[in-house]
Amino acid sequence: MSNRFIDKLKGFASLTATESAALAALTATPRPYPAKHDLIREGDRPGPVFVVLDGWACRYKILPNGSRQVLAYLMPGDSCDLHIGLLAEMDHSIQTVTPAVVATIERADMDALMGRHPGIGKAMYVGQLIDEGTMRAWITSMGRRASIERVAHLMCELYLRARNIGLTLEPRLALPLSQSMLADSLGMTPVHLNRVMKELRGSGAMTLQRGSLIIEDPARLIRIAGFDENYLHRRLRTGVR
Amino acid sequence: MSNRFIDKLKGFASLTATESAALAALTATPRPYPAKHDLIREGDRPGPVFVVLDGWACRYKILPNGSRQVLAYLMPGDSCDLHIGLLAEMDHSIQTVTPAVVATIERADMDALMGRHPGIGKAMYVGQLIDEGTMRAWITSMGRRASIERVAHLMCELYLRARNIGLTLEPRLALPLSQSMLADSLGMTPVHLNRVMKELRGSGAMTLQRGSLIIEDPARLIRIAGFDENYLHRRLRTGVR
DNA sequence: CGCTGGATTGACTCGGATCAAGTCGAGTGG
DNA sequence: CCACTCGACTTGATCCGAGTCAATCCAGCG
Repeated sequence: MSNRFIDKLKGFASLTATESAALAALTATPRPYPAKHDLIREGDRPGPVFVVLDGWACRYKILPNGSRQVLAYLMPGDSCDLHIGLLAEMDHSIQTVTPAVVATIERADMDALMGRHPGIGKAMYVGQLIDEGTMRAWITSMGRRASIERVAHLMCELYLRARNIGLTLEPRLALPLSQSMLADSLGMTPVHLNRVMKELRGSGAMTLQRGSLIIEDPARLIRIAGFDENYLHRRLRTGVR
Repeated sequence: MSNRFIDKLKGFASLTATESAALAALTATPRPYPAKHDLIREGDRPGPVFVVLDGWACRYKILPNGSRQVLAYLMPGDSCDLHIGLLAEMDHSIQTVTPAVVATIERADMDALMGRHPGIGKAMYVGQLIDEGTMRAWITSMGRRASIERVAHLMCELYLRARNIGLTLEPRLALPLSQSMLADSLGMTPVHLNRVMKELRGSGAMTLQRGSLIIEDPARLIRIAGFDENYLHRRLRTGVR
C-alpha cells in the first residue's frame, strides 16, 4: 500500500518511521472524485489541506471574460498550500483533471503534526518552495518564451516531475491533458497549440497523441525549451538541519 | 523609528510587544545598498532571509537568450521566502531597484523566533500566501490578458500594495520603475509598453511620467484591468487561532 | 450507426515585435 | 552658461506570430 504523498516527502527530508506512520494515519481515509470535479472554488473559504494521492488535478482561474488560465498541475503526491487555512477566501480554484483520490487533513491536525515532527514540516516547506519555483518558471515562460519554446518547456517539466515521483521510467508518459487544457496553461489558443504540437512532432523532438507523451529526442526538446531543471530543486541542501 | 517589516506583519496578525521587540532586534542593523545591486543571484547558495526595510527590489530571471523576466516586486516591508535556506541553490535572482535598506536574518534566528512566537510565524505565512497569490495573478495576466489590460492590472496591484503599507494616501504613487523594467515584468517590449501607456493616458484612466503614477479614474482603470483585489487578501480570516 | 467531444487544417486578420529615427531631461565639463 | 553626452522615452513603418472563424476529421460510445 504505497502512499505517494509520503513517498514524495521522503525525497525532500528523511522521515522517521513514526513520522511516516503519522502521515499515513492522517491520509488513511481518502475520497475518490470524478474527473473535472472542483475540490474548492475561487471565493470559497478554505478548509482542510488537500493531498492528491492518485490522479491529476490543477489550479486555475476564470477571468471576467470567461477565459481560463491553468496555474499549476498537481500530480500524485502533491498537495495544496499547507497554510491555506489562514486566508479568508481562495484566490483560485482547484479541480481534478482525471478521476482522483484525494485526502484531506484538517488544519489542527496538520499543525499538531508539524509541531511534533519537524522533519515533516521541512519536507512540506521544500515541496512548497518547488511549487513557487515552478510558478516563477511559468511566469518566465509566458513572458519571454515563444510558443514552441513554451510548449517544449511545459513538456519537459511535466515529464521530469512525473519521473521524479516514479510515475514513469521510460521516455514516455501518460498525459491526461487535452489540447485545450494545455492551451489554457500556456496562454495560447487550442488551434495554435495544435500547430505547435505538429511542429514539435515534425522536428522529431516529441509526440503527444492519444494521451501519451513520447520524448523522442530529449536533448533536442531541452534545447528547444531552453530548459534548466534547477527550479525543480532535485538536489537539496545537504548538511543543514 | 518605524520598521516597515513589523508594520506590515502587524497587518496580518496581532503581535505582542515582545514579538515586535524580537523582530526589531533582528532587523536592527540593516545595510544600505545602491540601486541595481544583486542581493543574490540565480545559482547562488541561499543564505539568510532578506527583508527590505526601505526602497524597492525585484525578483528576476535571465533567459539563455539574454532576455529578462521580472517575477515580482518587493516593496518596503517585503521579504524573500523564509524557508529559502532549505534549498541548495536559488532559482532566480533578487536585485534592488532603487537604493535600498535591507536587513538579513539568519536562518537559525528565524527558526528560533518562529518557534518561540507563533504570531510571527502566522504573519509571515500570510505574507507568503499573498506573494503566491500575486504570482498566480501574474501568470493569469500574462496568459489571458491583452497588453493594455496587463499594464492596467499591474498598476492596480502596485498602487494598492503601496497604499496597503501606507506608502501613499492620495491617488498617486512614486513608481521608481523604468518602462523597460515594466516591459520585462509584463512580457512585452519597451516600445509597445510605451504605446500602451499612451493609450491609458489618452483614455483618462492613468498617467505615468517622471516616476510618478497618477490614477486619474480608478473605476475606469479597474474596469480595463478586470482587476479583483481578492488575491491580495486584505480581509483575512477572523476567529482562527 | 449516428453522436459527440477532441484534434486537425485552411484562410484571413490583427496585436505586438522589430527596426530605425528622433526627442527630451539631467548631468558634466569647458 | 552652453555644448556634449547618455539614458530613457516617443514615434513611425513594416513584418510576422498567433488569434479568429469555419470546416472537416476521427475515435470512442450509447
